[in-house]
Amino acid sequence: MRLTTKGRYAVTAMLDLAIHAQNGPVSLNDISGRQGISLSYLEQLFAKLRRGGLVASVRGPGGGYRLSRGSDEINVADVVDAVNESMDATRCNRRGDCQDGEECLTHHLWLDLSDQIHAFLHGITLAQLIQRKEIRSTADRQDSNVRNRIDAVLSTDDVTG
Amino acid sequence: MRLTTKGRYAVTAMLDLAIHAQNGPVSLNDISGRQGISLSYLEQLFAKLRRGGLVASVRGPGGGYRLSRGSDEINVADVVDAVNESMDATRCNRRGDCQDGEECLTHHLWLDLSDQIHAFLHGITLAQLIQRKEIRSTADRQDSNVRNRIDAVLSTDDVTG
DNA sequence: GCTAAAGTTGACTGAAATAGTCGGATATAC
DNA sequence: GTATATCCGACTATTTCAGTCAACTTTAGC
Repeated sequence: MRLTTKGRYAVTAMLDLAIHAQNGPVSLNDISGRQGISLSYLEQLFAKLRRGGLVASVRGPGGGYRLSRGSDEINVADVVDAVNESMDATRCNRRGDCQDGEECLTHHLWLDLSDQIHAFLHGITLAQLIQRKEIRSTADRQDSNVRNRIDAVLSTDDVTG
Repeated sequence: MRLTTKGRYAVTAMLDLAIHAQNGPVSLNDISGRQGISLSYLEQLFAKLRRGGLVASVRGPGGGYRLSRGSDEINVADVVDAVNESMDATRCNRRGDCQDGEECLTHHLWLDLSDQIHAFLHGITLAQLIQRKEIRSTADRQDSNVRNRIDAVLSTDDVTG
């Protein structure tokens, strides 16, 4: 079992997408700026999210990604699964052949833990997360940070080239 | 967050210890034979379990390890912690400085997940695991496997050297 | 039709952790 | 004193993570 930056970034990015969905597709560049995730790494993650059927892409200028279903139909377990982070706690992927083809002594313990975690993550949708006030305020903070950075750049008499 | 062979082996070995505790100290060699874990690796794990105060050692012939408390006073979270596998799901170790010193968008989600996992593992003691019939039967199978291997060796007119 | 913005893909890499191995030192029951 | 055990530190192959880089395709807007 493994939950690393990969799975956390994927959920964070999907949540950002869900929050900013109202004005058309969201570019990875925007997500990168708001969430502090490198663009190249986001590309990798969204390739998997797209293959997993969670997002749809719009190419070309003004393009980006959209959720392929409503935010109330996508749960956290879906997202973590899509980027190949197995939340399964068993060694044998639930098969029960953990020790010489038979169950190891702790097989059932990890099975129960896996069910516990899965039930938890499966029960939380992106829509529910958006409703939480800590998350709303974090998102507001991130949006205004980005606006400030843009203002700062614009006020420095930016010269291209 | 990470649950790998290290943490699983530690719990398995501790459970083996608890099951075979009635006849004095249990040697790592015995655990290795029953659970299919390499002796050298077990030595590493038990060094940590001893530093964590979960087991006490008896050196010399006939020695081995004992639980340092009753099996009803050791829970699974204790064991996993002792071998340094953090079951914390946040990136920031609960500090809330996951993104530029502030909370990332998903901080509270991972906090909740961590609490969930910890409560689960903390609520299960070794004594409770021993009571489970799947675990008892697995242990019985392992014991008789070892007896069979010993019988096989003895019947081959073993010559030392 | 050109250009720039965006996604798409694959190869590559440094750092860290895992899952061990190996060799020897120390303690102790017999 | 010897065999059995724990102790301890150094070493290593493999894998994964986290991220970079370069090249390519699609398409909106001028």
